[in-house]
Amino acid sequence: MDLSFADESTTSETVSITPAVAASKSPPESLCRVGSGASAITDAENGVEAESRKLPSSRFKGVVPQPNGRWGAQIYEKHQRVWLGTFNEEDEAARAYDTAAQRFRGRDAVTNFKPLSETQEDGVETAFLNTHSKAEIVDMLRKHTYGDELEQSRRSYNSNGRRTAEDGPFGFSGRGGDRAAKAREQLFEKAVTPSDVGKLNRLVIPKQHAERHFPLQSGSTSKGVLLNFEDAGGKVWRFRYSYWNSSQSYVLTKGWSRFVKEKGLRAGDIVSFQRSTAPDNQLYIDWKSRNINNGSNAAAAVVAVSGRAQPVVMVRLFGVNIFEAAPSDAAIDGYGSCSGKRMREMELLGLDCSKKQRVIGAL
DNA sequence: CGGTGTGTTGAA
DNA sequence: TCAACACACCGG
Repeated sequence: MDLSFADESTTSETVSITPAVAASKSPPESLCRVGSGASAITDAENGVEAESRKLPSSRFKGVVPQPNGRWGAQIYEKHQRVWLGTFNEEDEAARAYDTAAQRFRGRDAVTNFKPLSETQEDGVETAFLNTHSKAEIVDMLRKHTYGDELEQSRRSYNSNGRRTAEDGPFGFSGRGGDRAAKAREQLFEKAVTPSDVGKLNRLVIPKQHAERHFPLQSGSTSKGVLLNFEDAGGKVWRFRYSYWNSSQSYVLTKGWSRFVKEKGLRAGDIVSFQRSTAPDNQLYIDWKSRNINNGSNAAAAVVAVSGRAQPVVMVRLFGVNIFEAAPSDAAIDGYGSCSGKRMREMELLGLDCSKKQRVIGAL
C-alpha cells in the first residue's frame, strides 16, 4: 500500500529547476541504434567485438535502450520503477518521462524538454495533469495516447473552462466559467459501500487516508470538526468529521446524507476528495458513477451488461479490464478479480485489488 | 519468436 | 534515485 500513488501530498514539494539537459544538444551520432542489440560494428579481428554488444545509453533522463533498438521510458518513485512504455524514437521516450515527471513531482520537476517548450505556462496541460491520476497518465503514456487526450482536453476546455463530456471523470471545477480552475491535488477516492449511502448518514473515511489528509486534533477527536467541501458545481457542502471510538473509524456524518440524496449516490459509486494546492487549502468533493462511460480512457466504461441481475460485469478502468461481481451487497465494494500480470500493474499503479480496501487508486 | 518490461545490481 | 544489463515471460 505504501507503493500506491497514494500521497500526492508530496506534490507541493520543491525541486530546483534544472535547465533541460538535452534540448539543443547534438547527440553523438556515433550512437547509431542497432538492430537486435548486437549488429556489431564489425571490428577488426580482436575481442573488441564484445564491446559492440553494449546497448547505446541514452542522453535523456529516464530513457533506457532496448535490445531491439527501441527506447524504454521509466521513472522511479518510492524505490519502485514505474515503466512508462517503449518508444521508437529516443525523444518520444524522453517526452514520456517528462510528462510523468511533471505529474509525479510537480511543476518544477527535472525534465528533458518540458521547461523549454513550455515556458509559457500551459494552464491546460497543468490542469489536465492535475485532474488525472498518476495511473491514468502512465496508462496514456504506455498507450501513446497522452497527446491525443491532452488535445481533447484542450478542445473541450475552450473558452469557458466548463466541464464537458471530454474531460476526465471528474473534469475541471468548471464553476462560474469566469474563474480559472484552481490547481488541486487529488487526495483519495473511495467506492462507497451500501452503508455509506444507507440510512446511517455517515461515510467511513478509510483510516489510512483520514489520518493522512484529515488529521484530527486530539481534543476534537470525539466531537469532530466541520469541514467544507466544494463540489464540481461550486456548491459548498459542510460535513461533520469525527472519529468513532465504537467502530474505530473516521467518518463524515452530519450533512453527508444530503449529499448522498442530492447526487443520487449508489453503492459502488466513487467519491473523490481533492484539496487546492493554493494556500487556501480549499477542499473539494466530487463523484462519479462506477460505470460511467464518457469516452475518456480514464472513464470506467461498461463493456458488457444487460440488466441489474447480470452476474458479472466487465468494466474497463484505466485501460485494464476488470471483472466485478454482480452488485450484490456482499460484493459490491470490491473489484473482484485481477489476473496475473495485470495484478502487479494494478498494485504498482495504486489500484488496490484486495477486498480489504475499497479505495481505488488513492491519488 | 521477437520484444517487452521485470529482476537485479552497483553507482551516484 | 537512477541506469545498465540479462533474461523470463508474454502475446502474436
